Amino acid sequence: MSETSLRDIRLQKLARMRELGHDPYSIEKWEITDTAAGLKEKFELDREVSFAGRIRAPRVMGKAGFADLTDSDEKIQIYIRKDTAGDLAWELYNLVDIGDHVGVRGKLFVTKTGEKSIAVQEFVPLSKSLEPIPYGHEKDGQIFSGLTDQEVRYRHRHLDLLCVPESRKRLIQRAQVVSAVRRFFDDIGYLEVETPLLQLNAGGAAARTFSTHYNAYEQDVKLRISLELYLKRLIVGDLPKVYEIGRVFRNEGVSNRHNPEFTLLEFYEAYVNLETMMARVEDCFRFVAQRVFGTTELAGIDFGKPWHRLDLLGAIEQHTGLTAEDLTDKERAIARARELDVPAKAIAAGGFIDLNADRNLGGLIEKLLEVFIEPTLQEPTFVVGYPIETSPLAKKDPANPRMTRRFEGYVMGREVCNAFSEINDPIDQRERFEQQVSERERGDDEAHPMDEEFIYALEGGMPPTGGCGIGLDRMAMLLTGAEHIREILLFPFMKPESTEADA
RNA sequence: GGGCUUGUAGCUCAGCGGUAGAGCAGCGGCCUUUUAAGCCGUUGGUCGAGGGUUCAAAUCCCUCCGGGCCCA
Repeated sequence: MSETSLRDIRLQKLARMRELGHDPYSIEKWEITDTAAGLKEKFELDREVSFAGRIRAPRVMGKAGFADLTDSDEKIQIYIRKDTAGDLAWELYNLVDIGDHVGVRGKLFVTKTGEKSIAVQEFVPLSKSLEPIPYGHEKDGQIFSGLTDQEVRYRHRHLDLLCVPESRKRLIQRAQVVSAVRRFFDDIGYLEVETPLLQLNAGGAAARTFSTHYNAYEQDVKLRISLELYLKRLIVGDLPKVYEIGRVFRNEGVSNRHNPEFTLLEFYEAYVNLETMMARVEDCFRFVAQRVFGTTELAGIDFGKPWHRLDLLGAIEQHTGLTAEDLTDKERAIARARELDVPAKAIAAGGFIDLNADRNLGGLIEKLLEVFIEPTLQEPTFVVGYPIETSPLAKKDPANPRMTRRFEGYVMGREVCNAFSEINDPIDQRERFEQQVSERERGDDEAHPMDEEFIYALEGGMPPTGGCGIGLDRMAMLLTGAEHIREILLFPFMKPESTEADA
């Protein structure tokens, strides 16, 4: 049967319902005395109930029939007889399809086979589903067939939510993760704030931007790539504990861990150092795991325990032999890396390093981190001490001015957070930005732009401050075991489907 | 961006040079305690799009458009 005629048949049924004086789309409300789960839990024979849900698995036999009705998380069986519900209700029952919403009133009873059910006295269609919902067949709690096409699942998420229980559960958990994070920071005295998405000078991260245009001011504007700079301006304004959970936009490719817009948490706290930031991260993961999943042990990781601490340069020396001394100068670092057979070691570690690649010393150090260290960080671990070139907003390490007071957290080999002691010296910050601007002039379109407004704010005096960012999508992926970022985004960005116009 | 793979009925899939198939859904019939209801009958497809090879293309080749996995 073609798509149109399936739809046409349903339209005909809708027309018939209207003839009978029951336009489902005209109904505004239906009393719900119980949820499906509640009906089964607190089952009382012969109790009068009123319930609404979607029709699934209608089974008609002669002048009686069964169907399952599902509410948001459970199903309950209904039983309708022509003689007790009446001719009108019986005809309406025969006009509903899988996926229609209906309201019922009736009495609870148990069938011969022991199924708790509603004996329907009143049956009212509340909405018609014109397009079939691709429910699978369910037996013993297992779904057969159903919706498996991932493209359809992502493009038409309502079908995924209706037809793929694991996906439904995961997406709900993702929402609960965000909610729990918010609760965590509220509970420890942070203020949740909102800062602009539309910015003249998108900064705070190394990323390409999206551009748009503000007509009223004839002004080109960018979508933000981080929350950082505005939040620190609030710290200067003596709001000493602030956080924001917000969407940021990075103009980069799509992968199983990248979507062009994603949800970022950033939190800033005055008068605290990296140790406090680490404790916040540990506490946050522990709180969220416990609150959403009821356990601190997820995916084989115990978030109840403190995370490991690892010095970046020390770890590089351990894996490659390159000392902190070797890594003070790019030429020297490359020469020593050749002597120590670092490219061969990289291949042995399952990675690849091209010593001739165009990058600065900081880039080389981060490459060494990526190849030799990240894959080994299965247990939650903070890697501490990042090179200055790649950390233009982090305080210099007094013990090694080539490095910064910055850490990243890793779990199961993947980065989950990025934190530093924020630069509060406006002179230092200006120099860092100037360095970034020269990188940008050399063609690095991810380098940080100058931001005079931000520096002006720092000149107002910012207290020593710890700051941290956590990608909440990746956090949700980690906690739910999702392998693809699209599994925890309700509406991931999808390429437009081709149309006839393209041909 | 590169490699591999995939797109066939509303859904899940088979067919891989010779008249487009199955299960479920749908439609019609029987059936007043079924539950993947059952039994009988039956409708439904520009085989992702375009081009090519061939007597003949869902099937082989090319291009394009989606999706997935791996790599960058």
